[in-house]
Amino acid sequence: MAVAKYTEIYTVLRSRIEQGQYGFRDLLPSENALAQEFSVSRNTLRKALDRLSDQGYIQSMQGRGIQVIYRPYPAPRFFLSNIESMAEACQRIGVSSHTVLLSSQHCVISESLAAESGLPVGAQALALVRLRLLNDRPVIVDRSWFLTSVVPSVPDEAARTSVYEYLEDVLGVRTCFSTRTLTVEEPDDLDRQHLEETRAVCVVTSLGFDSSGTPFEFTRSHHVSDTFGFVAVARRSPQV
Amino acid sequence: MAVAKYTEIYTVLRSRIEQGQYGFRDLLPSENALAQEFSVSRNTLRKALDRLSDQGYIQSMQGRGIQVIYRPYPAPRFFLSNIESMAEACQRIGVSSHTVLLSSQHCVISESLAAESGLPVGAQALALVRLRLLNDRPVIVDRSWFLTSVVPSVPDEAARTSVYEYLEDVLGVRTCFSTRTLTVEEPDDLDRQHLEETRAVCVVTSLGFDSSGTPFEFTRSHHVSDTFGFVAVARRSPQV
DNA sequence: CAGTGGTCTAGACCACGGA
DNA sequence: CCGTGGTCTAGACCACTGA
Repeated sequence: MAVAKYTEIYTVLRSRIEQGQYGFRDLLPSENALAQEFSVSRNTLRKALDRLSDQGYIQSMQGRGIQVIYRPYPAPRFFLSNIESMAEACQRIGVSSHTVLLSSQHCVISESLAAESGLPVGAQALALVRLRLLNDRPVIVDRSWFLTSVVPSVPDEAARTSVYEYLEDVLGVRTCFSTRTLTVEEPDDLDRQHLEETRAVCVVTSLGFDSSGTPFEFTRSHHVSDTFGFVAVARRSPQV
Repeated sequence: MAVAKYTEIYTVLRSRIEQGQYGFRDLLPSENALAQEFSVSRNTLRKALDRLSDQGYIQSMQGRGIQVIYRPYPAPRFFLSNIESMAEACQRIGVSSHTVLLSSQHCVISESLAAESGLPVGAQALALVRLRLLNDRPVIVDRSWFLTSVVPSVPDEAARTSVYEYLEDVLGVRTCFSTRTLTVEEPDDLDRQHLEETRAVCVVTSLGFDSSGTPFEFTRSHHVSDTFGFVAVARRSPQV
């Protein structure tokens, strides 16, 4: 199976919602009707709905139906619960992006970095520091560490364009899971130097796992605080 | 069915992980083994695993097994993708909490608030402003709006203890879904007055839907930037 | 090759909502 | 009451991993 049926259905329904065919607070057709439309079992259809619900597009209500709760976001937003490269995010948001490679060097994971990141202490790693310009304005400083056991090296050229593409297309490595934290911190020297930001930076950390479950990549992104935001969806867990 | 089987299983497995019975990077028993242990079908067992995966506890790897990726968080963390009351969060994190009711008044949803929140313009609402003290330190200013059509009023006493409890236990209303955004902003007058914070505040907005799908509650929480953080989990979406 | 997780089906029963 | 979504089963086939 090239693409799972439920992924296909998810994509179709999502675009219907984003394009307003099903508007905010409308009810979707019933599960049975949709299952029939897409010629799948209800279980499979429900899997597509689960994903839409996860991402904040719909809310289902027992006995009543499934409601669209998606509203277009007014400002540029990064998704906290989606893994996408900077290039992908910028394309989605509709801004231009440019990357400056500030440094690239081999190092060893220190005890404190290991504690913060979850990468194994003492492991060989490649440390990249990059400055991101969105719409020609410097807004993000990224510090990344890649285990050399998984990522032996990253050519400077790739670091400037898209490390992501290099990992996926050349090395065949893909971050398919990551745990993230978000805090607000005082800018450090590097931030002050490059971001023209003196008040506070928004710090997103991300520990990335590859498909074999190895935590191989840790990134600390320092965002200027005024331009971008993040979105997430929350659900009340069933009683536990 | 009082509690769904998969919820039960989720709870058991989660506590095993949190208590280290299955440690970071360990593999869980296979799905078949777990399904047998809990005497459920593999589908049901997988539903429990889905939830664990959603919340960043495990990562499953085709052909290999299911790996634990949970690490205890060093600092207090709010979950961005879980709905919990301040009281619940503080209990989980292990800090004391106290609420000061700064104001409580009826109002009408303005055009700008409607645009920001998603609540209907012109609707009658109750506006609460509360200051949260965690461990006796003022760290959060909450501005909340509740549609009076759903929440006619909130006694001051309930606003000081737990609006959440009042909504659920007295009115039978429950926020079961919310869409959230997170930004960093300059503190406003109220923040400066109560938070002793001059640099930046972390702003979390939340539009809450009740079980009938009505967006009935909007909250803007201004957090001081140095004490708390947020966690989320991300997965690479299947190709779409 | 055997065992793992990933997908999918057809059908069942339940709880809830609204007419 | 009927139609809705929520849960659950038993079984099937596939793709992938590692020995």
